[in-house]
Amino acid sequence: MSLSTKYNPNEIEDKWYAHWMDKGYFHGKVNPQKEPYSIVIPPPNVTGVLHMGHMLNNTIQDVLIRKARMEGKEACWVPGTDHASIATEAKVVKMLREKGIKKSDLSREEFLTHAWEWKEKYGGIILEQLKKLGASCDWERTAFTMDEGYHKAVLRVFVDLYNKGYIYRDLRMVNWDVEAQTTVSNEEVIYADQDEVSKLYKFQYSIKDSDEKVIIATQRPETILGDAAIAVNPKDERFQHLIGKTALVPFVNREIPIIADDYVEIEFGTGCLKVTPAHDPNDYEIGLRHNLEVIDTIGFDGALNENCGVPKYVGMERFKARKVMVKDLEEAGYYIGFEEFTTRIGRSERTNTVIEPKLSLQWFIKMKEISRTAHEVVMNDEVEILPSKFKNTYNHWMENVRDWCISRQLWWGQQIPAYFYGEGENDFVVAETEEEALALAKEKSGNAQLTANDLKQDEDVLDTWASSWLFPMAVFNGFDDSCFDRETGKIIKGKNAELDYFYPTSTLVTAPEILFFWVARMIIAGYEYTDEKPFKHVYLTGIVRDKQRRKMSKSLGNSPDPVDLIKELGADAVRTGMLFSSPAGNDLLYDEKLVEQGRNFANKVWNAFRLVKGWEVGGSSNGQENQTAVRWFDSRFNAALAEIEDHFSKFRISDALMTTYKLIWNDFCSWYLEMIKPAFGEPIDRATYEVTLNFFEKIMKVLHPFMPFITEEIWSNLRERAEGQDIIVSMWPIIGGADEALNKQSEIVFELVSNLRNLRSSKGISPKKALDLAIKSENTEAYEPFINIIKKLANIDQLTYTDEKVNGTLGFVIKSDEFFIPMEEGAIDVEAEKAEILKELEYAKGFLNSVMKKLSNERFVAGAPEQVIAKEKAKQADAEAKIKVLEEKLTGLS
RNA sequence: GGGCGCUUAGCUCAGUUGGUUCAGAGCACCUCGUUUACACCGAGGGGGUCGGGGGUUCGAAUCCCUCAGCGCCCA
Repeated sequence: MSLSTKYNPNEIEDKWYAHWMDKGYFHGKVNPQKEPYSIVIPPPNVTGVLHMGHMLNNTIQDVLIRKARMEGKEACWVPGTDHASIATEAKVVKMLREKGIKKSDLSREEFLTHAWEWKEKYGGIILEQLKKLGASCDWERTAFTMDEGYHKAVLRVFVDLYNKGYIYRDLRMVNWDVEAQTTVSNEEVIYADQDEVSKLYKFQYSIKDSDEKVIIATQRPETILGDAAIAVNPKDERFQHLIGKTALVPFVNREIPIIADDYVEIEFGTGCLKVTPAHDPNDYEIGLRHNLEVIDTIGFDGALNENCGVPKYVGMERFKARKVMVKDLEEAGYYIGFEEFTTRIGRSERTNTVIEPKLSLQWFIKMKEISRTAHEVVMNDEVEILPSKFKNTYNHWMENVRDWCISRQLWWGQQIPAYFYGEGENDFVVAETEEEALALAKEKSGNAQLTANDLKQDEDVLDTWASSWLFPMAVFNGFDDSCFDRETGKIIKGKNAELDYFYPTSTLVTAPEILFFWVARMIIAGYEYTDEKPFKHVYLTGIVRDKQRRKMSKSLGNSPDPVDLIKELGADAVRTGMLFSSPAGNDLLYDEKLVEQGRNFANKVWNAFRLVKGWEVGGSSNGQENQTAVRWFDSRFNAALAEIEDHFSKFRISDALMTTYKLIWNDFCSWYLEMIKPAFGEPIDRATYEVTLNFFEKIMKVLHPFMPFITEEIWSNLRERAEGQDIIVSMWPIIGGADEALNKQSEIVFELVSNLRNLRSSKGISPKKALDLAIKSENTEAYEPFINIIKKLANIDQLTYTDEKVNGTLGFVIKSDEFFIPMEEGAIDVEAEKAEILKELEYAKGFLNSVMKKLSNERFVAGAPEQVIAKEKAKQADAEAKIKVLEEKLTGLS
């Protein structure tokens, strides 16, 4: 077999992915013989394409799921997408516009037809991309939050929560996106990274029955006509005398009270705040406290309406109105001036339009009571958030949880199942189907003559998160008639085998930015419907940033295309590259170097494979050297595996990878293979060869979750494999014993070899020139098993033991053993040697000194634990022995 | 403004309950090397008074206080 010196991932990745799919390895089935291990994917936005954050996130999930599969668990990773109301609708609207079609010209049904077409065409891209990454998702279970069953589940939950009294409809100050014509949640309002500079205008209002004026400051002059009061701080002595008086709104001369409220900051602006309850959340609160009139002067289109009372401004867009009104106010003598100040202006995440706070009738979920359990279980680690620092954040959010506005003024999504049968605000019923709604409506209205035509369904759809919060249950059909009890509003155990088996899921891997959007709400829903957590662990990854710590984003253009990267360097390289530097919860500073490191690693593994496969097998055992090597690596492997398991148990995925990386590169390739490598043209003995294949299999297994493709390829070539004997379904290695004595001695041997190499390097002796070595040790038998290894790795010709100092040699000391390397006459620079020994001696004495200082300190001896003292005494003995050897050496030189 | 967190080698980060010369890893860097697995490589090497200051302790990167810088969440 002739193998390329360079590993070429492109040739094999697609082949193996197809093979795994073909074999159905990714599909999880209910299997009582096995422990289940399930993960639900954080469903990417259906409009999305793969970005670096997905790569990191999904690589971690795949690592966990592949390891679980190898551990003999029934692994099931459910993929899917969410319908992303606003984002998708925006895309579809844009697409239609490009075709010359306006959304307003379409009926709801027509629009949805276009939207579904769009979804079918583009909606699956991201999932296809995940396959390139090697994600071993159970594609048979691919879910979409608007699938028929899922859709029903969402409506069912709405009805259920309504019936339980958690859902209500109310007038609330919402974030209105003027362009998208919809409400957006607080989380979807974004603020510029740096505060923006804006103008704070000052205007004087007249006071009724007085010549005095009151000067207010505002950044939104266009809302003046909706003013309902002027507020001052009750402690502000400047304005005490004004409280209770009446001011007049410019232009319209409407009378408004001057009130006292703590909210007003004395220092800010002029100390007088105009209160516009209809257009500012804080003003709205003040309005509630003081029973103020709500005058809504800006419409849903963002233009002033007739409520403003000045015909000139009606229909004028808000920012234009601002300019015009400032000018008019100036001309009318109200204007005092302006100052610049920094502020934060909220914009819609989707359309970048400045958010208009607006009072509107919306649907809400009451959060306080329904979230109580979800709050507790995170606090007591029933659901464990990693890293734990996010517990604080979670706690803070839960303690101050606000009711969740779940309605969106869109068409794409689950239309709210509320049916109006009359004109009154409360003339509606909530039901899963129109038939049920009709029956309820007849009952509630007392009008038996109602027909389906009399019912008008609410126009709005539900927030996407109001569907994705059901994900862990809905993907296993938890809300089907067969297992959902509409009476109690609970999912009944024992009626849905898949849900019973795979739920609660094991681990959720996601980004901290959706801790509240999604994670908290899933926990809430989980307890509401199953009285169970939806997952045991929440692993929060960092955010992928560029080297300048900027978040990677399309708009900045600072993100590589992951698919190109995979093509260029291989999926295994990309996976490991993402993991090399991503401790849990820490942001990952992406650097292509990391992916190159992954590629180099794959290449290293590939070449180790080439080496081993290239060996001719035969001949008899060469005795001790290979046996020692085998014993050593076996022991080393077990120690590393224990460490890897420990890292995994703590979700320290990147540490687990690093341990694996070092085990393979340093221990296996640099030490083990070099130890057993036969001389050129020589065969390797059968026994060693077989054991080496076993080792190779083991390290490939441990590496498989990180680098699935190359490991499967090598695995398939290491030995003849029967059908179905693939590494992906092989058994994860079990930790064996470690040979402590051998490990200890091997450390000394490795140090010896390093010292010998160092000696060559510093003395300019070629590695090709064989040297002799004499060892002076009390304990020579410990070196016996390593004799040939030392000779091989350090190119030693004659290796002997000695009881005496050997003159005319270079040398060094390890612990209390001394090593001599004979040199040709004149090759040794005696003075330089002396200097070096003196330096070492000085260091050793300093060390001894610090140890003695501790040991002679009575309070240390009295206070420190026995172990620590014993260790210090051992250090003392070692140091004293070393000093003795060095001193003897020094006298030998002179 | 309120809350949380961070600061260790050029970079990214480990460092568990204070206790080995505990100051570590990977990458980067420097020197040497084209020896038939691999230059996507090998061998060797340099590099940090653990942000500053103070305190507790026999002993502090680790605990406390304080100052400085940075980040995140909420208002």
